[in-house]
Amino acid sequence: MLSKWHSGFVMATTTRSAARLERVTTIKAAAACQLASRGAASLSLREVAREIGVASSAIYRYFATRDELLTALITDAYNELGASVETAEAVVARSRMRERWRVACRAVRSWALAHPHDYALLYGTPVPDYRAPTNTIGAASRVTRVLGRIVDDAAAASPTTEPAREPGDVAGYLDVDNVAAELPRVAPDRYARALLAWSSVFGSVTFELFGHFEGSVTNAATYFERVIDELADLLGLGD
Amino acid sequence: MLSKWHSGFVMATTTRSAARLERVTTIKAAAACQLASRGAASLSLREVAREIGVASSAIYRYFATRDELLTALITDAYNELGASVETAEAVVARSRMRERWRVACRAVRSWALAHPHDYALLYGTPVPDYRAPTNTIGAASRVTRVLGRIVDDAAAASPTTEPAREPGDVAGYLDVDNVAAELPRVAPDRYARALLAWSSVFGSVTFELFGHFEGSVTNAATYFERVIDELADLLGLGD
DNA sequence: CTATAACGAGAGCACCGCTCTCGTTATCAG
DNA sequence: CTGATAACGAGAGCGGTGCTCTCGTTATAG
Repeated sequence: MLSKWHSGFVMATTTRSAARLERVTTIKAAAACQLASRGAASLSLREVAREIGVASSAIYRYFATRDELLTALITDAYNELGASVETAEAVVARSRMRERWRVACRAVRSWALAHPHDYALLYGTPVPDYRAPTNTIGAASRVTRVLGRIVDDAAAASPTTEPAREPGDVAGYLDVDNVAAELPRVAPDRYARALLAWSSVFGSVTFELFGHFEGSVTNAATYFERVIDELADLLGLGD
Repeated sequence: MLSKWHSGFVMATTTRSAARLERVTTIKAAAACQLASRGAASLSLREVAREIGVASSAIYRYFATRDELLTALITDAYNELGASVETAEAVVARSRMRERWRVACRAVRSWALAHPHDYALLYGTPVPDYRAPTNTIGAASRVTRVLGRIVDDAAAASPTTEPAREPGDVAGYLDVDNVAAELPRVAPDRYARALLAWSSVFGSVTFELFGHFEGSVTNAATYFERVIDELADLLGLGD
């Protein structure tokens, strides 16, 4: 019985803490099922409780509030998306920058199409007023890190000499330390382009998923290919 | 008393229909106030009724359901945003393409910052599962039309000869008839770029508003200037 | 072995969207 | 002018929600 409640994190040694962990995962699984089928707005603690056969008040032994459960689901979803993008990109030869970019972007879109409600939870309207309690940002940056690595590797492989138009004082509007940590070999005057490409990928996916391409884009998959190639050009990826 | 209930739309001739229109606007005003202050998720019909001093059931004489009220607010918000962008862009000399683009994009961002909950309602997670009942799309396209006009005017002013990279069969993934109606003087192989620029603007605003630039962008206004100039380059606007 | 704390169940509170009934009142046709 | 009709507002009510509190029970730890 080495369960150290006071020091670090919890070890599932005793029967009770083991049961607790199992309960938590059971609750999250039922909640994730509801989330996937009917969206975050209609996720009901009472129905989760009903589904797993406990009183609704019992849920509050594990999640203090509905939003706390939702936050846990958010973290899980970020990790799922991140893992999906990571594994997709990992199989491409490291030197083929444009293909790595394509594959990673496709993985984002594919995951979004496969889990639209989860994607909406991550990149749609924030749940209460504000979230991201430091717990989330680690998981959230996984997919960003993959895209960043590609851009950074590309910069190392073929350093472009001509500066980007109108660089301005990058430190005036970007967190250069933070960005430089992810893109150490990218010239600072290209940071903005990398951020633009990143947000444009998610902007396209969001527009597709939320119906804003209605009446203009008829084949979203092909259009997306066009978009990510355009962005690859902007980023100066090879091929 | 020319009130034609059966033919076209309603004229406020009788005292009753006039009162009805006033009631509708009163309800919408109270609902819009709640929406602006606490967001669409916590808009309550009962509180709207309480606020304007009627029974909650009376609201249902004017809006069959909560989502119907929300849809009305969506349409109003689209029109507000559209009008805001239109008036902002109208004051710029027609020949200054890049400045027109800048001003229009800034108007989008400014409106979003001033009405974050309304913006979230328009470009965040869709309310139920799907909306846009043909009523909305007209209002929604007002801002798109402004941006489209700029791109189209620019294409007419300085027709670029070199084709965009890898145009492919545009008709294979875009509604060319629809897009050509908005961009008649733009070469079809540049449609995708226009769409990309459009969605990137909203992608950037959405990321800023929803907190996804946390840790990378420190001055969103300056960064946005950088983004819209980058997109202006992509679109081949002058200056 | 005993005190403590985690636990589940259940009742309950205040709210929600929405429905239904019922008396009132404006409207319109004859 | 009169009477049928339909819009209207109020109120009660239904089933649902998130969340709180109490109260036995049971596993844990000293």
